[in-house]
Amino acid sequence: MKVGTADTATTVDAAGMRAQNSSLLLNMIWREQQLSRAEIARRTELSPSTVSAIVADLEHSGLVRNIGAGVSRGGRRPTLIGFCDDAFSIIGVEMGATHVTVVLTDLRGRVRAHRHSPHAVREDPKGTLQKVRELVQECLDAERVPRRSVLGMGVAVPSPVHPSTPGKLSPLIVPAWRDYDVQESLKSAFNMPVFVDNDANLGALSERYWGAGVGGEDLTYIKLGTGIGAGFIIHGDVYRGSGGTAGEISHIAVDPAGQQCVCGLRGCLVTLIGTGPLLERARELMGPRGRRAPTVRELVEGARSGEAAARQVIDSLGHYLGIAVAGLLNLLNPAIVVLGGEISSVGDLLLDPLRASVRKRALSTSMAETRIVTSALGDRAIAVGAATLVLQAALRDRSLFPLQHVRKTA
Amino acid sequence: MKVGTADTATTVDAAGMRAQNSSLLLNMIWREQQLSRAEIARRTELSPSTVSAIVADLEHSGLVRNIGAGVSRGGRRPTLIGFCDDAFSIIGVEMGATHVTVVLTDLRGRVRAHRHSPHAVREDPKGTLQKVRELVQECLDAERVPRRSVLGMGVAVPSPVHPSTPGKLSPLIVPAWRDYDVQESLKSAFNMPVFVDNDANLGALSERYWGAGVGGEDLTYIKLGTGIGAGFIIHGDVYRGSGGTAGEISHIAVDPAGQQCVCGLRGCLVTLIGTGPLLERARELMGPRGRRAPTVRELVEGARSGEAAARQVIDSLGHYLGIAVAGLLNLLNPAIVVLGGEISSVGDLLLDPLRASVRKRALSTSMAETRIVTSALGDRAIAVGAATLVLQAALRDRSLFPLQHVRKTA
DNA sequence: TCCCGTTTCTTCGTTGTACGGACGAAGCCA
DNA sequence: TGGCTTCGTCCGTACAACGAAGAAACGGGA
Repeated sequence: MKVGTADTATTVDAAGMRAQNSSLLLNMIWREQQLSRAEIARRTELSPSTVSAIVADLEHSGLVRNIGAGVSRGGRRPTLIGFCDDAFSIIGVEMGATHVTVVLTDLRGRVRAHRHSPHAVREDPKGTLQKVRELVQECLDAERVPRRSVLGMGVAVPSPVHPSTPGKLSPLIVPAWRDYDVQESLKSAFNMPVFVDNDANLGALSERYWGAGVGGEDLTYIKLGTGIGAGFIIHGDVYRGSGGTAGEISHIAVDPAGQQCVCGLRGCLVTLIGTGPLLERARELMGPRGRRAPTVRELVEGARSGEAAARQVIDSLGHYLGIAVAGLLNLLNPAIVVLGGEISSVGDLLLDPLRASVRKRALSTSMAETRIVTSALGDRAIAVGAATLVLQAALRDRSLFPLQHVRKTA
Repeated sequence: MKVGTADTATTVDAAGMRAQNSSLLLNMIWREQQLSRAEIARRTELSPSTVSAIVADLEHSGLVRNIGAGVSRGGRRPTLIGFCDDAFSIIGVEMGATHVTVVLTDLRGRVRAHRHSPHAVREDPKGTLQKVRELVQECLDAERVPRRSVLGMGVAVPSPVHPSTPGKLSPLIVPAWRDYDVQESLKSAFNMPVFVDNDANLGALSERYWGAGVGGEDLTYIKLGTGIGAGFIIHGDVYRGSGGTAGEISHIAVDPAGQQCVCGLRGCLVTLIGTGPLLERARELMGPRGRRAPTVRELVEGARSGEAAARQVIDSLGHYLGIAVAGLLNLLNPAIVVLGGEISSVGDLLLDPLRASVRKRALSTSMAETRIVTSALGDRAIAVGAATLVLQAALRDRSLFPLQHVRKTA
């Protein structure tokens, strides 16, 4: 949908010019929250008259509104224009390995309603889609949101997504979904635009809009969970690779002497730091206490309260992850690396050994400028990221906002 | 210089509209070599009258010209418009580790003049810059190219380049260059735009324009030489990372049991498949025949003629490189991987063991769609890529083409 | 309190660009 | 030769941004 990269650009006529300038203003107002017409004119170098005309347009469509006067700079006080965060709602869906989460957000990523339900997503496509439909409907009903004020739906799936078939999941990773199309199914059920993407990609998007990467252009997100996935933001946009499998790092070999993996290699990242092996190792180390493996939450709490076994598991996680992250830094040189997934909530206990492991392996040049942090967005980050995918698309192309009937202003 | 990605876009007025459409047409004519006005109108959905006006404009500035009539489609025959490949020249410079290469190209990447000279680039900045100036002047003189018909100069350097200081080389990698600025120096010497980038990045650009990646959007180039560098084309553009060090893969560890490297790690790629260690291993294996290590050329010829020792060295190169490439495929999922550097000229002898090594390690999904090939562009690929950097910039922003005085057409 | 300069925002006429229809030129085909 | 198609140009129109001028709103100094 980009315009302007000369190789792939679209032509521009008068209407296109207006669309482009209008989108630009909308984005600026969204970013800055409040802005006067005069200020916009100064920043964009558009003439004041043009700014007024476009703002009137945006106001008319309900996306921005007058929010009172600002402080004078020596003359008449400016009238501030604000973005209407609640002009539309967005639905975000996370289909995890074993659960479904649905959120209803406004245009600023704030969650207005949410539903969560455990479900065997990988094995049961039909039931999953049914569950999604239910939870979405519940969210809509709870906030009494009319269908026409919903921008669209974003869906995070635990599988790579091929750009040319966005609704299909990878038959190699989730074979049961072979005959289902997530996009078609939900689109026909709710009659609104549906966007589908990989969960790690949407975690990355979430961080870029609402987390540690706000305003940045390049960011890498790593999702720690049953599998290990990375998502890349490059030039402000999710990078998916030519076949949509960029960031599939579960099966990067970090220990040639390691255990055999189902994929055929030895010492894959997932066999060492996937949730399963991690909890199993914790069980072994905790020894006599019990034969039940702890949950991730218990592991985190154990580490926080100083349990040696838990600490040791986290340390080894940091160590192995560091090997992969070091390779990633040398290869991609992102400005920031964000760790997500429940276990990342241990914070520094993970970051310290991770950074040490990375420091031993990465070139000092790329290291020096890269920040490595844990996510602070919580367990709804991916679902919110899914909603953000819709927001991003709409902010780029204003025509994705449905036309609302004109509101009368008092 | 992008326009349109809503986050960073520039505003558009009437003049900008014309500039954008004009650039679009120029790109199309460049790509297709010859095209009629009617055909352009059909493809761009611009009105015939607009197309005529813009083409007249381009013709007036000497970038395109009438090249006779095409075949009729049942009515009046179209008049074909062609791109003037020789309207301007571009200078491309490669500063290698131990040599300097300069080429003078037209607007289609064809080399009109070239000069090559061995030089200790890393140790002698002053002499290198002097040498570059000499060779450039020789190229200009040889073809009697007036200064005003040169678009600009592109320079490939054997070091990462930080986006904010494009003229400075990395003090960690080439300390002697600490006080020199390649861009400033050459810009003031020749009074034309100078663009500087890393050599592997420009190899990638070269492949995307003239080699295996023509027309593609995503491509990875790997330069085998004294060091190992990768260049990425993402969305048609060189990706440099946030600090300009993306693709610095020399020190990725592929053999934890390997030899100690100067960087502090064990089993870095460069200690295993850098030109130095490779030739050293060849010397050892060739045994009694001589105590002199062979040159790369000799190694290549040896492998071609079936010498066991040479084959063995190439096999191990493929093996280790495969480990790195596998990681890269899982991480970035490019459409195509191109190998460059002199040793890549062995072709299949390298590709076979490489592909085998990759196949053992990469996910079949990302593997299936990725082509791995060797470069066919020869030893001037990097210098030509440097010139291409200028071409790319000018095709995106027509205002970079100097105004020529109007030519009278007969 | 009044006056003046400043800033904000709108109004209105101008300018530049793309569009669309009409038209002549140039070809094909029967 | 005549009918039909395609190509390219010419002219008037529509639309968006611009710039100058003016009205409104405000601050500050006398």
